[in-house]
Amino acid sequence: MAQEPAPIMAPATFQQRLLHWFDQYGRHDLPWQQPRTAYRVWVSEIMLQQTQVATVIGYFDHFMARFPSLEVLAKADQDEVLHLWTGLGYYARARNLHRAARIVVAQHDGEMPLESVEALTALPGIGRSTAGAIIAQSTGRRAVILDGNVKRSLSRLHAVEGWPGKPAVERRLWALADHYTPQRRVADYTQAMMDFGATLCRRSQPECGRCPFQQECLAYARHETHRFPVSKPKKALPVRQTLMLVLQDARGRIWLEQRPPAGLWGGLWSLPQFEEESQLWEWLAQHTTNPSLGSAEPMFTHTFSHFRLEITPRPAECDTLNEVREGGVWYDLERPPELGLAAPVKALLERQLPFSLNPLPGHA
DNA sequence: AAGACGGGGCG
DNA sequence: CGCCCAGTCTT
Repeated sequence: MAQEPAPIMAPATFQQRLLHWFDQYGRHDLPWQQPRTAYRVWVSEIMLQQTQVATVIGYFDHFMARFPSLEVLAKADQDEVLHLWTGLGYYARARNLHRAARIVVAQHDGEMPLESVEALTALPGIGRSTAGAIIAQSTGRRAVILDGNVKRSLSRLHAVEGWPGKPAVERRLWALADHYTPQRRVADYTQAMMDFGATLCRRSQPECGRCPFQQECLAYARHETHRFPVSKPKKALPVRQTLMLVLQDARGRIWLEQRPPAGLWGGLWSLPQFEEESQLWEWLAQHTTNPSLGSAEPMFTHTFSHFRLEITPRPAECDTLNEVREGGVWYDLERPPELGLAAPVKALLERQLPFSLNPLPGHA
């Protein structure tokens, strides 16, 4: 953990090789590179924050056609700004951009405050890396960036241990980024680092065979390019438990109920669920005729993005329901209706169902 | 189906 | 410092 990877080469060597690579393989005709004004670079950097170049280009062109200058943007309605952002995601970026444009007009006489990283980061939506990119790209003054591409490249070259989201790791990466940043050709260097990470030292299947730093790269030497940057520790997912009633009628059909329209499995069809054994019993007693309950089947899990669901199937039988119930259906496995099923329910019905085709104990 | 991505905000 | 959030795209 407490590891301080020293730079693997002198800045001049790194810059020379990177810029040589950039001259041949870099991207030199991106829309925001011509003309390369602070406003255009700013808008492009905000759009690029969570979005790839290929996606951004179309949005950038439309945005510039409608809001060709900072003043026009500042005067626009937020609704219109958001409209042109539709599909890009992370709409707070658009709101911040719009708000910042108004601040620049009101407080900086309509000129982007390019004098320092601090002045830029004071604007909403502009962090340290974005500020560095704007200054380097639009003024050519030396400024350091550390976006995802740079983090990935530097993590690999130096085999930096620890997830870059950790402040200590991020500090180390900033130090490395600063170490390699040149005094001259900074705009090209900045673009080169982003292009290098995006096209050669990419997340999966990096092209190490064509890398100008293959000789020095510590991750490559260890055959561990896949391990860097170290990925975010996945938090232990909260666990919830549920009982799923697999109720068959006299004809062997399964009772399904439709979930509420919004939320988890919204609108899908699922088995009746219960937290407690007693609730399941109560449901059977209240709604079914001549019920009998089988023993619990082995629990299995279904993992969502934000929690893990432990499902215990409870097979049961009944003659019929003792009332007509809205939002439910007897599901005939022989001729399955075309319903949207929750994934684990589908798995249960397809794979695990044979268990409950056996006669249940206690039911003649 | 899961992970990546930059910045902001909170305790 | 640690943690959460927001949307789309990629793998």
